[in-house]
Amino acid sequence: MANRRAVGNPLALAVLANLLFEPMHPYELGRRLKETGKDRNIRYNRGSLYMVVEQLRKAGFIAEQETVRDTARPERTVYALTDAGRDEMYDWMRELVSRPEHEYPKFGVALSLLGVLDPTEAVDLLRLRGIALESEAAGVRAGIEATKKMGVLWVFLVEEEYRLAQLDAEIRFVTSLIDGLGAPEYVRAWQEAFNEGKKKWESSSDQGER
Amino acid sequence: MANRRAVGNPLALAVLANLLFEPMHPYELGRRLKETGKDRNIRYNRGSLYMVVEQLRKAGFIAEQETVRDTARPERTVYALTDAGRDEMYDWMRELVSRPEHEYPKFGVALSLLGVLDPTEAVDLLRLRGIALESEAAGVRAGIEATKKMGVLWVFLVEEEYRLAQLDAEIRFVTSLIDGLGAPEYVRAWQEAFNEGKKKWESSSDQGER
DNA sequence: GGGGTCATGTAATAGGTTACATGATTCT
DNA sequence: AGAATCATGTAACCTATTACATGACCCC
Repeated sequence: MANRRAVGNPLALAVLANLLFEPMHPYELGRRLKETGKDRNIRYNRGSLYMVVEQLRKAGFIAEQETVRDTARPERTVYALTDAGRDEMYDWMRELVSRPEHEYPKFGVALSLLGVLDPTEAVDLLRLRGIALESEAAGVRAGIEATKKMGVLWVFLVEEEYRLAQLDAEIRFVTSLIDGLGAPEYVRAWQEAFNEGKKKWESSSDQGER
Repeated sequence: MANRRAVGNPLALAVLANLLFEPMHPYELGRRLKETGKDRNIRYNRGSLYMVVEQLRKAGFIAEQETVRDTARPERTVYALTDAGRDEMYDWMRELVSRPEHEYPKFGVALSLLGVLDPTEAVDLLRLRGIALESEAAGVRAGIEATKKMGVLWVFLVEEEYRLAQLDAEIRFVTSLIDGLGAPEYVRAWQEAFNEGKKKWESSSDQGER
């Protein structure tokens, strides 16, 4: 019941969306994804592309329309969206927009294991992250401005705005975490807990072989 | 050069961290992950667990310490962290904390293809998302409060605080996006663009064989 | 006209998830 | 005692990524 969708890779959704208005061959699809910068939000590589195209075909969401052989390039197969494909793509979009899905960001992993690091070191590391985040955010901001100047409708930038909102939130979070970890009562508590754990381990490993 | 780390699955990091103070068998590792709620931040399932344990062993980060056969349960192999394993785990943690990594959240995918949806429908869908986000946020908040009451150190909740910060940011973003999409000049612009695309497609598909 | 690099695709490999298997324990 | 559930692991299956292959074009 986890994944009742026949093809689950987001790349497939992009394929369906791009075939909405005109049939295309896979390479062209890939080219457009990169050109329009969608590969910043959708993990893209050619291998996966051919894979999802094949999966979509098997599922009946796209159909081989013709095979062009203009003796220059290798033979290219052009695919067109089927009715089922259009339905699937709308359904999928609706779900993605309306239902938040649980995700597993890497930083969440780090935070959930943060206890293993000495708090003073953690603070240093977090400062580094803060700097990196700032510079990323600046980059995104600049990109948005540049694109806007080219007269692109803001809806086509909405994903960058989202990214920026997330970055800003994370920057604030990191800043406040740095403060929290610096508090001397925490540092002391951590050191005690750590030594506690260590002692336990040492005494218990005495009686095991190794 | 993408993944010079021998074992890349975050679950492996959790395994290393849990073996820091005492050797354990895989099932016990899994039990603790679930018990301490780490499976909210680290994708967990037993199959993957046995997989990463094996990978870690091959990589020399953990070593088989003994095989217990207390005729009750199936034979269990107990693993211990090696020195290389401890080094790897600290190095990995440091990287995760200090270096933001590019991620591909599902909502970003949706946003980058948002243009295919009629803006009035998009607004409805976003309202639904907003509601869902609020209720999730409320849940996380409640969880944090409950755990705090049990006297748990706040560092062990820091990942939930992070999640909350993200949720709040997304809520604000969605709210403002709803406003933006409702603007009548955008709705008009979208309808024109859409009809444009449709016309082009129809006329071009006339001369292709179906 | 030979060395790069586009354009295009296939195949080999590795990674992860689901499904299956099996004995013990506990519940009614 | 039979049913449900816990404890534990293996194996089969999918998915995704990397590596390889090949012909045209382009540039001095």
